[in-house]
Amino acid sequence: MTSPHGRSMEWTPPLGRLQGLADIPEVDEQRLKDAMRRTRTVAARRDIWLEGEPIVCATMIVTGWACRTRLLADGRRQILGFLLPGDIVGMCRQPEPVAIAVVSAITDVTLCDAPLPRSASESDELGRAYAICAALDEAYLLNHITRLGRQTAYERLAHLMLEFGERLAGAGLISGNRFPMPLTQEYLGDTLGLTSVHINRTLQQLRREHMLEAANGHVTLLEPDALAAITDYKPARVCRQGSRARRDPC
Amino acid sequence: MTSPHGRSMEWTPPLGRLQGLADIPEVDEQRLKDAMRRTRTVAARRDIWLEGEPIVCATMIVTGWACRTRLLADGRRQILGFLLPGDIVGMCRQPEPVAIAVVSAITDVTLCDAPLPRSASESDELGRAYAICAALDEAYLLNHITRLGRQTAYERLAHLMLEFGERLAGAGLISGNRFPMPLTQEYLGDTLGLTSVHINRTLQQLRREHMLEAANGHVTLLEPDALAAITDYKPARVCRQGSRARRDPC
DNA sequence: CGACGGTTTGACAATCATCAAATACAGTGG
DNA sequence: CCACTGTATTTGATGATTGTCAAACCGTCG
Repeated sequence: MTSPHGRSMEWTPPLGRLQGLADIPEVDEQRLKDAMRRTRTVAARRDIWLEGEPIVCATMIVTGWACRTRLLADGRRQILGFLLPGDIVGMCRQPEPVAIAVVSAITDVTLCDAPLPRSASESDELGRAYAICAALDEAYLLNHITRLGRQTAYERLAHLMLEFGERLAGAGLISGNRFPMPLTQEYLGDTLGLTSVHINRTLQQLRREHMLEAANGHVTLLEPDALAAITDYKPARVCRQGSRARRDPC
Repeated sequence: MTSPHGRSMEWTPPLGRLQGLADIPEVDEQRLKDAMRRTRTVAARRDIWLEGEPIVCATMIVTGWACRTRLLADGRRQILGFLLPGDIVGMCRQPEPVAIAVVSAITDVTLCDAPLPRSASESDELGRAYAICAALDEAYLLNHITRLGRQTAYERLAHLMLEFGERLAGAGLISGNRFPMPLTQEYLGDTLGLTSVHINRTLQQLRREHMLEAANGHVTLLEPDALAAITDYKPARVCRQGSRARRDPC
């Protein structure tokens, strides 16, 4: 299994993702690998953090999908964002931080502590990678707001699929426009502010128009360019220098 | 004009806000005041930053209201969040950051450079205040997502007004549940994913039910507790210790 | 085989959008 | 001081998108 990232014999999505964001030196790469050796597991549909719970350590998703959620008093649920392999939650700088939303596992998830950057110095590439992660997180929140506020059901769904494609590409988890997407239609509804029934009908439309295939927890984007044009999708850019050097992980 | 914050003879909303978040020492207070002496002004409806523009320096809102926006290709607009006095934009840690959304002035706005925290050390209270700002920013984004995804027009509007109340209270800009809110119904629509016509009708309902008054760029919350119950509003908490020591700025 | 979670389908209802016009309001210039 | 202009708010009539409810279908697992 040769990897496009060289150097590392044991390549993993989280590592690949962070290496795509910054030029992680050998030392930090080793620390990341060490951290990923001490993982913990959370079963699908279990909570990882509760709202208001003190955050003890920034955590990295190693495998699986998780999400941040809010639950209204009457049971309505809103998914605020997704956490995919290589994503980091709870990287806070304020004292005694608490979780501002529930974090829960969608699939079985393995987690590890995110190693602290060694210094706050300019040359700390791991710190840079974390900073870029944080900026991308924010960009995806803004994407989400735009979808919910100003797009139709059809646009929302297509836009979200493009975002998944982009993010999973960063972790090397996509091949030939096909990627895993282990969400039920209910999850998609709670993400996009729609009912699962309407998600179903909208998905059918996308399939009918040969824009994508979606089945068995996987999505294939058949017409990514057309979808991007329709939904006004733009890849996230948070740095001057393209931010993610690596673009084609194929 | 006696201030609840003591010490400072020349009290201003941004200063008051940051002092409410952390225990800013004399030195940093002076640096903030110095920075606020070198302000620049942006006229209402003018852009402050364009999307993709390099960010040269973190910026603090001194007076006026601004917002972050996204514009879709066909002219649909989504307001992503608001920037009120004491808020900070562009506090990025990644190298060569670029703006990920347009920032534009709603009213005339005065801005200043946000002084850099003196060190990354633990005891840097200004850095702490910035960190809490950042965490609150994120919390407000999550609020926004929940409104857009899972609340009715009525709930969205009421929830947003409660959030404005909370945020302006932090800057000491509210008295007796009345605060400035210089948004046209079109702005509110573009914020809440609704048309200005529907905003109008929803506002009328809130007035009819004596929940709030809204006119002349000001809002009065008549039944804040009832509104909070209806909309499931919870004040933002990002730290263990209540985060904002100061609660009643009256 | 039956139970279960997820998907699909249909009929109907509600929220919110669209379009168009009237009214109110503030600022400007005569 | 008062028309005049432009922007913002308000109102009405109609329609589209999406929600609700209920049932059928489908695959998987014990």
